[in-house]
Amino acid sequence: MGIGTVEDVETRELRYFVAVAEELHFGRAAQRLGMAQPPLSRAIAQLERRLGGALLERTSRVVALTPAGAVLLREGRAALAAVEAAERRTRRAAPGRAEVVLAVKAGASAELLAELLDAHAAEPDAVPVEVLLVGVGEQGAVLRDGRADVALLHRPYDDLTGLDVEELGTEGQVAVLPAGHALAGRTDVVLADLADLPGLPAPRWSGPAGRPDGSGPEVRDHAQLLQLVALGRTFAVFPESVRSQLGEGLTTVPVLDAEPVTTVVAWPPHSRSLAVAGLVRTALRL
Amino acid sequence: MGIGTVEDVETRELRYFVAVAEELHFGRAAQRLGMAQPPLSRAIAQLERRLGGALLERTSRVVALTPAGAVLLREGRAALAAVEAAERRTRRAAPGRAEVVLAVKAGASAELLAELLDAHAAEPDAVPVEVLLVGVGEQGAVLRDGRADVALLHRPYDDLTGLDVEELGTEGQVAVLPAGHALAGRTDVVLADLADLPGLPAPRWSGPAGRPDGSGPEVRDHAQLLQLVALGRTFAVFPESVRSQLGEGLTTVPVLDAEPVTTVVAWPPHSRSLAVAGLVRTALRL
DNA sequence: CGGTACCGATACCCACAGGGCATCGGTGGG
DNA sequence: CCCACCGATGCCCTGTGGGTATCGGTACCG
Repeated sequence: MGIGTVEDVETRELRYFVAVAEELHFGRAAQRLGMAQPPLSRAIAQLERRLGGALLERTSRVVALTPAGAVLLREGRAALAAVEAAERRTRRAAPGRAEVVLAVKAGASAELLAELLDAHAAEPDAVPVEVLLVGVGEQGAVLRDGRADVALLHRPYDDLTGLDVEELGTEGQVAVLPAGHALAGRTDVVLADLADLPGLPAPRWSGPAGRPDGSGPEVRDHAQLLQLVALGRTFAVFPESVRSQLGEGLTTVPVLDAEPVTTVVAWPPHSRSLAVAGLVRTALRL
Repeated sequence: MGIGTVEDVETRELRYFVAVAEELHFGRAAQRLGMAQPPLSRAIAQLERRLGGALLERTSRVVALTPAGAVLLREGRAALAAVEAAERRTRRAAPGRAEVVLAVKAGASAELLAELLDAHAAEPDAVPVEVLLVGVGEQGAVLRDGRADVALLHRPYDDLTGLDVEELGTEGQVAVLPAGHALAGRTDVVLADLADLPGLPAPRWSGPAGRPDGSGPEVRDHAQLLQLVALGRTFAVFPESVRSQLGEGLTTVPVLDAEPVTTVVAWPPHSRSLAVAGLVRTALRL
């Protein structure tokens, strides 16, 4: 607005800075960026002039972030993510592609998901919905980086920061066990009963951390986990609704002291498109 | 990642596109951007090639957004805001400047604010906090564009989309009236009593809309509004805690059917700096 | 129905910003 | 003390972003 708007920060400069700030080494950063080191040094220097302060402390032996640099690393990453999300969402808006991508943890909320898709398809203004199955913990990422528009996720397990959310329902949790297991006959258990079961180690979630990790086999999503339970290699603690999708050979036992799980529908704060709003409204009516 | 990463979108291109999409006119957009029309046309064409689809429908008489263009307008604005926020926050991180800026509606939550600042100053790791007084409805904007790091705001009045939030407390609302007013002696009132009071029109909030607008004098913030009430020009409906900051000549009467107001502390989702976290923690202990 | 005013696209040209290569200067380790 | 490492500097070049002139299509008006 007006004369003298010094000149704005370009995403290229942000990418350069983030690379250097992550590597803390101009040479390696330049290599990662596919360019030579001198222009990178100059670009950073120019960015520092433009922002009116040092971002990096260089002794010719070591590179470190200044406080301002630490701020720009955090904020710059977020800004770059926003730009990339904009790009992806625009690409996805090409004619002929599904208007809405719904991200769901593979193997979770199967019943709810089916209901939701049916209800949505029955709507008069129904737009095609693409379902994207992701691993546990990737939900937020996929939503934030523009690969999906809406997601079903679960409190308190999934990270909801920066997302807009509506609650769909809360349920208790049950242990999923091989039918023949010693605990399978119990009317209920507590978490302590499940810790260190002989021959039945807790599963370990791959991908971004966040939930308590066991020592057993590594799994990416609920579908994999259920399969491993059926094979007698581990157990699982899932929301009650998992019962509807269990085959032969698996039993469930209520876990009295497990936190209740709330299923929520979430979307990135700007993506208030009509299509997303419609899907959310449908979900809330279930 | 790897070879063939076609080339990324620059913020300059986003600014160009947003200008054209808002003006729906290449000439005016170019003028607004301080450049000539031809390079602008080319830049948009290049952006369309890069994103693999038309963003604008041009007949030589009228320019309109395609669906993809509408998406990019929404998402691009958000991305640009993120970049500008990154820039502002980095500038603010220069040594010697306050580490945390707390945005508060002028005239609101005075007591809570004082308590919070006192409590925070008493902390061992206390960093200087700058208080930014803003008009009603500007809270979110100020947080999102990087001028502030934390804000006190009020549900359900303020828009919390895209912000991370912790609740601080809920209170009922009272009507603030000139002491001599007819209703001032009542033990309680309902909202209907306040509608269309002879000679006492409801105030009108300037700035971004959102709350019910009256026909009376226009005000920017709570402080202005209280002043006008004292002058007998309007009335106000405020959270109970306003009582502590009323001078002579003003009375309060509980409003039975007014929605309770929840005061929350909010911050942008990435700005998880230690300083912000500390302030939030202090607020939660009050 | 022809003229004209308007608007985005095209053609052409220039300047400079961004990138490469060679080298310097400071610093810590052997 | 020398060498290896690393970021900064100097210098050159190319690509692209921007400017001016003009085209081509369309709607409006006399």
